[in-house]
Amino acid sequence: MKQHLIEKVGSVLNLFSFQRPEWGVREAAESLDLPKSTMGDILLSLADQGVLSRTSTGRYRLGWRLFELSQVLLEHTEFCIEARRAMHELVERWGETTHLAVLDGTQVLFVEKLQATPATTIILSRISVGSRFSAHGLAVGKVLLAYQARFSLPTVLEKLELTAYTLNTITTREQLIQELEDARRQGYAYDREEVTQGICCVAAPIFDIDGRVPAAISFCIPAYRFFPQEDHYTEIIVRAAQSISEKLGYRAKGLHAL
Amino acid sequence: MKQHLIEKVGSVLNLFSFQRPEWGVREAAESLDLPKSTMGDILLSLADQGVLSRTSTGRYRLGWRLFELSQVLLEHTEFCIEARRAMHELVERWGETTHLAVLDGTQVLFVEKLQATPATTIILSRISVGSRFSAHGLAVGKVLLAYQARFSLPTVLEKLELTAYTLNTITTREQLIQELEDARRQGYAYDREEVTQGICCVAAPIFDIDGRVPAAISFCIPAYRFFPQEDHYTEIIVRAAQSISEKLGYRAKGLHAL
DNA sequence: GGTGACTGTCCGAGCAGACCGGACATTGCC
DNA sequence: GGCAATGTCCGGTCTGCTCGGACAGTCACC
Repeated sequence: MKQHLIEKVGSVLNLFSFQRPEWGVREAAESLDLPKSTMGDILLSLADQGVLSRTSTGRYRLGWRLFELSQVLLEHTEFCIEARRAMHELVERWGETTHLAVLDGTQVLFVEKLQATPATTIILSRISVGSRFSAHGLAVGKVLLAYQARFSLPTVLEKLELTAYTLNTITTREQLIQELEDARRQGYAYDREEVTQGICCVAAPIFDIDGRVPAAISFCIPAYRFFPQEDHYTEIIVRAAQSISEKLGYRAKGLHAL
Repeated sequence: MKQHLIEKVGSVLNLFSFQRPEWGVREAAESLDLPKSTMGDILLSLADQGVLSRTSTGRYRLGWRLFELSQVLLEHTEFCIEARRAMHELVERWGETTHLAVLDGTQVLFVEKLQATPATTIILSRISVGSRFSAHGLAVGKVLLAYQARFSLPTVLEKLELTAYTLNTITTREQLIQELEDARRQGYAYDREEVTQGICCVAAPIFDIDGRVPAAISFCIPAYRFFPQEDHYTEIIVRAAQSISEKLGYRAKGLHAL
């Protein structure tokens, strides 16, 4: 059975974005094409639960309850803690930006981002913690897809929309499947200016104790620096991911040789 | 009008805690005294919205959607960014643990915690980011309460349960009101071993551009180090809070002298 | 300071859809 | 292979959500 109200709550939460963090009853109602009074009820109930908070003018913002819950989530996501540590080392040692990402549905969600110099900040700012991206263009996306359970992959692939961001973006399913197979065989994946001109990434999978791949880490590097040293960066990120996996209790039965 | 279903959703979310991050349908149903099928519907709908995620065994955990939303929340909470910067400086310079906290209802929620040496970690671990505490014992709690809008304070005070954590905990309303008045007059508040034996805190309010107090920062210091240098620590934290407030655009019309 | 436009809140009748007991499918364990 | 336990599906009942409309509070502009 489908709980329509919860579905509505989902759409309401969708409204609150980086671009638009605050909504009034009428705006929200019009935006979702619901009666004002219905929207008022929903917003008020969500505020009662702490999921939203009310400004002094009676408008609504996201509430601290969400922060609280997200902390519970992170606390129990062991790979976060280990990965953060390893990422710190990577950034300190190599001076390049690293990302930690998970797959949620068909989308990649960035969980952590550590960057070295403020110089590259501008270029990369579109990809930021808490943002979602379609998985097909990103290095982390490919890795995460590649290691999904075989049976669930087809349905995910079907739902993916292969939007083109640059001339290099993968746009056909055949090409994507080919890349995923490569990624799985090799144990890493690339993004060669497929999302942003001039930016490349290498990503490697993080294995948990059950051999699943809940997350992936990546280096994100300007193309001119990346292409001459592809293999070098690949090796670093793969080794880092392996070391995280081992800390999580993964015993390297199938670790891929470089 | 009261949306009972949303209220239920709230209780369901309540279930997922640091201690118990994963729930099956039956357990959750029994725990909230609802029919199994009802609980199944709710959990499934929440998972559809990404608020929960399903494990491979059909049990439920919190979902990444919550993380995503919390990032939107943090991104638009200007004081977080400024406060974090200032807190870094404080920890580096003085080597003491600092907290950033907000008031949500009658409770204090810790938003950020920076600590210097791993040595003190153990003692303070109970107070951790994303946790809630009743406001009456904590230094940050007193500050936040003290600067609440005058009209909303009485209702908050009424709902507060003055549980005693140590022998020093404030347990009477008169005493609390007195301390809040002091805090408002002075511009800071103390916790003298009122939550944990051997731990003291000083907190100061962060003002936003409208002169409201959305958050407070504090030093959290072992008693033996705190008592000899109370005034010193007070001055540091008040100054830090002032500097954050100014960065947020607060013009110091009513800044309290030290 | 009065006036008008706008926004959030309250109300109540009506009916969509949530609720829940019970049957069914699955999984894991003796 | 059988038993126990758990998640899922189904459909009739009746709860409680929905939504138009009225009300109150706020702001802006004469």
